[in-house]
Amino acid sequence: MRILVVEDEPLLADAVAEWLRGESHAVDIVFDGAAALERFGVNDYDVVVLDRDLPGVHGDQVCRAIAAGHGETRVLMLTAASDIDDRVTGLALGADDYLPKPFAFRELAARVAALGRRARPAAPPVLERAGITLDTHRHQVFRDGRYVPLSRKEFAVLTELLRADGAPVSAEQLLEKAWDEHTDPFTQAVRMTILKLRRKLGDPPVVLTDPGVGYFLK
Amino acid sequence: MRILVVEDEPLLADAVAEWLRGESHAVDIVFDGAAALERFGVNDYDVVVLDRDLPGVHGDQVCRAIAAGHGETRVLMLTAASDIDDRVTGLALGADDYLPKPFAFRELAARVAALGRRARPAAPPVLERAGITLDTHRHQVFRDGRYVPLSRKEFAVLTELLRADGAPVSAEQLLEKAWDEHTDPFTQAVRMTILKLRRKLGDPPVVLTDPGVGYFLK
DNA sequence: ATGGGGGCATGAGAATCCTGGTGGTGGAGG
DNA sequence: CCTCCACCACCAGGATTCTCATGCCCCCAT
Repeated sequence: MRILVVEDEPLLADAVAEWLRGESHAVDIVFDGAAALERFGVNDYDVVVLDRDLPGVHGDQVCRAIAAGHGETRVLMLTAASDIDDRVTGLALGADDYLPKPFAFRELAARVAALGRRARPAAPPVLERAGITLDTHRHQVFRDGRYVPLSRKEFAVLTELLRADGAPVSAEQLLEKAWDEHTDPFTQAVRMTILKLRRKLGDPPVVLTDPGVGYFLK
Repeated sequence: MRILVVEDEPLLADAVAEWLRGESHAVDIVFDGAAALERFGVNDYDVVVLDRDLPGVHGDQVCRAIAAGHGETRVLMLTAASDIDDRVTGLALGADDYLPKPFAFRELAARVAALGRRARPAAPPVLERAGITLDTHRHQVFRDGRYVPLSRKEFAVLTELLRADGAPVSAEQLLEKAWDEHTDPFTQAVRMTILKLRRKLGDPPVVLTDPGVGYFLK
């Protein structure tokens, strides 16, 4: 899941991002509202963790902008404990949830996960194509009935390819889905992962290359 | 199983929580309705033990909120004996069970267990998989017919693994279900408990790990 | 046909992450 | 006082992930 953290306190922002990454989400950080708005022109986020008290553009404004322009994106608003009665205000602005500081990271992660579930309701648990069966629930992959052990990234990439349903997926898209923004755009990580996937999935090849475009299945 | 106790009398709340912890449940306590409502944004509880007579937000309101927003969560309502005719009212509000004070802790525990089973449809009182037999009633575990004494946490973790039915369960998920909210998110408690479980359950290993994903059975 | 050049595959490490395990501490309870 | 449980600090081995370097293949302009 792709998440944007908007928080002006760098230490807190980092801690939150780290925790969410531990939940295998792709997390970007910005430190003020203007930068946040800029991000929305660039990327699609599933969830935004938004500090209400931001320098410059206020969190409320950011929230309104998201609610207006990005129907898919869910907002979790963070606020100082003193604002606790602003709960109604926050929700009225279009926030989907509201979390008073101080909070436990576990709480935050749990709420983010809940929002993500809301944003993306019905993803089929079992994907299938070209002799590949992928069970998202059990984290298992079979090739022609034979179990194929995959690492985390391999699994994530294969899932994206399956979701694309045969359409080519560019390395950039894969980077966006399964890695976070801080990864070097010229990284070879995708290639490596594809390579290993091909090896593990065996013959005949199912992961094909559309040169200059991307990777696709069967 | 994760349980929230909502009870304004601290001594009673503590006693109930302790009793339930003895049954290997993870228990959080709050003393009023507002705090209870806040908790629901944070964790999903399997069961809520809810005093009807609360200061501030009344137990009925809490109950209604739970029924509206948390379909998975079951409510056991506690009430003064004089209210005994309110049984119908209570159930109409969305409570799943109703227990008049004073009550025996054993009875409360039994009803909570029953509700927990109901929350998981088709979860029988005896779970079984890969040579492991776990009796949720008697708190007993057998490996290939041989009795295995487990501590509370070990029992709780094994129960969650069995309920996952072979799907991997992450350490974070286990923390959510088997530990209460005062737990350090970076704790190694889960790993340690898994380690001990494996030792006690003996060979061949049944608790396996899916690296980077979680633990699973068989 | 031929000599680049871009895009891609591949191999060999290096850095990092994950995990199982040891030893030890503190607290609850007998 | 002793035992058991829950937990933390820490370590080492192994897997994973990623970079660097190299080589292949196809296309195309010469």
